[in-house]
Amino acid sequence: MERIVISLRPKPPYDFDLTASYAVYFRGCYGTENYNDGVFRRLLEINGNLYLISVRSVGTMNSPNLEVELLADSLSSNIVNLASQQVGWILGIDEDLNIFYRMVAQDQTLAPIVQTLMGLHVPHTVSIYEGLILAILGQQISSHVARMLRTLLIETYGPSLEVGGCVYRAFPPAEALAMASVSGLRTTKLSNRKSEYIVDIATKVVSGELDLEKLHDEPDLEVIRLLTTIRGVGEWTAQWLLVRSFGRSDGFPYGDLALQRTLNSLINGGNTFSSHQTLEYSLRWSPFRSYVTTYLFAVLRSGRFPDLLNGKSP
DNA sequence: GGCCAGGTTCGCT
DNA sequence: AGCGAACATGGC
Repeated sequence: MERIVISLRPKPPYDFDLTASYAVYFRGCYGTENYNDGVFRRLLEINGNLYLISVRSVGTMNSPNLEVELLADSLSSNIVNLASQQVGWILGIDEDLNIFYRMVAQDQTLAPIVQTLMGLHVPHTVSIYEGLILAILGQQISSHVARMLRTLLIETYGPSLEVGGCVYRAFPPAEALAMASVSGLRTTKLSNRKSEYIVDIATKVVSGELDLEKLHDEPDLEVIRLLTTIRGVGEWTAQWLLVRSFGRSDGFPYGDLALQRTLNSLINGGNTFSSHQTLEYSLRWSPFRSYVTTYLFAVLRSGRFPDLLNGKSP
């Protein structure tokens, strides 16, 4: 095993603990990523080879510095660059929060939230493909069930690497999911429909018919239009990917029930907005609704605002 | 056991 | 356009 340590410098303010916690849903582990004892870990597969990445903070909120350790059978400088670039993307180090903070400083709803969650960056999925599969998997079901399904899928089809007695897994490549077929995915407790969607997408990614990563060059509206032509992808999924996989500033999954609930209890006295009303209300936060989305979900997941939320927080 | 959960598609008006 | 149903699963 070869080992290399490099340093990454996020744009301040950057709260590593908060951002890494958000990336794993404040529960130690999300999909292939985990964050325990101050170390964020992720197994990456690049060109068929596996790389274990461990990240810890050696800086502060206003002078952030991340120590990134790469571990693999062999490490070229190309790979080191690529892997560290991917980790930086996953942990959202290049986002400039200051413009967003300036915009919401006078916003009665968001100002106190932003205050408490200062330095939370929006984490990203390493690829659009990965984000898309995870999003479809998580459609409609509770976050608890989704967590179980993700784990099962990754343990069944994700390549693994054992380091120091621990088994790490990378995300299942499209080849593996295409090969798995609908009947294979059904054994990981996915519904028939979701299995179809996923096999369909994986197959087209493998054949080259669907080039998801190419969509990075398209403007928001075009991304939405193209994504929603994919079977299994509706507006919610497309908006969600704008936030989580494309790193755009203005995605807003207004159809999301949890997002609506959170917003309702914050601004609407617990009354319910329709998804259309939610969308209308959100326009005041354009073009930074990806941040709003992230901060609202952080409110929901972190349990830091029990007094702000009427309902139960999952 | 029934109801619901971080949606989408399909088939109706 | 807009509405209701089916879809499958685990947790309460």
